[in-house]
Amino acid sequence: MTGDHDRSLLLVEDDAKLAALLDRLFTGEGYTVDMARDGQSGLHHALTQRYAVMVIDRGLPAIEGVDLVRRLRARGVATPILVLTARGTTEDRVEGLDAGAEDYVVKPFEIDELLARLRALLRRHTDTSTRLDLGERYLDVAARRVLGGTAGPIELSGRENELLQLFAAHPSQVFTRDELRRLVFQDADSPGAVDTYVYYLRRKLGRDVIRTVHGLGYRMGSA
Amino acid sequence: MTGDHDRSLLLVEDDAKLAALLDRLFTGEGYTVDMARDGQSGLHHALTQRYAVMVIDRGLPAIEGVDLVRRLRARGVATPILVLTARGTTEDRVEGLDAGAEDYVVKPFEIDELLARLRALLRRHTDTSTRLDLGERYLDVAARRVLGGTAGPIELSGRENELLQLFAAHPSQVFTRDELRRLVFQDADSPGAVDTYVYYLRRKLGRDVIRTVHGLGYRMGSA
DNA sequence: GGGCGCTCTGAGGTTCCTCTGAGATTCGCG
DNA sequence: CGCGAATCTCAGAGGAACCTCAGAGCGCCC
Repeated sequence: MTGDHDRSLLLVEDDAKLAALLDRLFTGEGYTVDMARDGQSGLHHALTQRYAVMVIDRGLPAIEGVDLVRRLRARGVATPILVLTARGTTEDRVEGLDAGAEDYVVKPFEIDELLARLRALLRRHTDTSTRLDLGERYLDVAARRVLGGTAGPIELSGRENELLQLFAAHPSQVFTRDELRRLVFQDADSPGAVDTYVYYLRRKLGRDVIRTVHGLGYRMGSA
Repeated sequence: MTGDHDRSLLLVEDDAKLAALLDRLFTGEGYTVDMARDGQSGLHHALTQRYAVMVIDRGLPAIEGVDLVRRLRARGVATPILVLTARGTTEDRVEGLDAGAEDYVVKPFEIDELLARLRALLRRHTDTSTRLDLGERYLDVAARRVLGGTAGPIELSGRENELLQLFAAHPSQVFTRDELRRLVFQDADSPGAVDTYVYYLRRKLGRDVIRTVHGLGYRMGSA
């Protein structure tokens, strides 16, 4: 049972030597380290465990690092992410940050700087879990269903799950349709889909799960 | 009349040429830029205005950049800060981040990267940086609602939100109907709209939120 | 191959917001 | 007190934004 600690850290790194070095380094700083050797495995860990912070290498087999970041953000995972990259060109940096990474460090890096950046990331972050609060009920992200109310469990489809996850992870934030389309619906032009899925969620969970902010977008019903 | 915008930015930079360049750059990206030429002035701006983000140079007269960051954090200013530094050594970077800066960029920097880092900073902080004081309660501008009183949250429409935002950002100022019409209502000739929306706000928030200054206009209820 | 569930489209009905305008009320001043 | 001007109150028109839902397209599993 790892990954539910205040200083839990997910390291996604394919290079065995570097992975071992970083593991020792982070452990020595008091982090509880989980390790994944490729993007697929990293994705699985990140979606099923709770971490305080993630450190992800750009050059990964299976799923590329930046792509992994993008996928995690699309599923509402708000955990701060630091990307390790060998490439130091500006386009690479821009791409990583715009994908949703909080920070990046160029290899070869200095140990002190890496640790300082980790501290900076951790200093201001609230974590997410696989169970997200919905007020009366909660969303079990991994099982894709809503539990805990007076009625029985409510099964969600993949899209419904992703959308609700995003809202539940940021309860006070208003999302525009554009943002939701980018984050949840990969297809850039699916104008009505957002509305439809809000409708689906409301039909299943009650009209108040998601509130409309007229002219702006939607936000979570509770809080 | 600056500093109350969603994309308002405070730039603290002593080098005149660099300051002018950055000003143009940020303005071109849609930021509303306030400028300060030294740390003392920067501190004053940062404490009296509200900004979405601050960009601070390390090498400043009067108060050094990192010191400025530390002082702001000590006073509870949570605005995200990006530090520009000529020194690229690890110790410098560590010091800046540990002082409470969210990020730093080493000069000479690439424009695209600087802008990408700004976007990344703003994205992270959009959910906490938009609150205006109303006395007992406060206005969450982004979510368009009033929170914090004894009663539950009060939802506002777009116009109501803009109008109240203007008043709350300038609590002691008296606005004429003409000014309000120009600032809040696009249509140049909508004479009664101002009165109507003042009425709406009063109905939702109590008669005292906005005071009438007979023959002149309106001003905020508190202070 | 056929059935089933999921995703997204598009059209029609509904709600909400904005602003107008007219009557009621209050204010300032002689 | 009395009068004109300023302000308040509120019903409602018009239009934009939104909701609802049937159904087509797609992929998956048996």
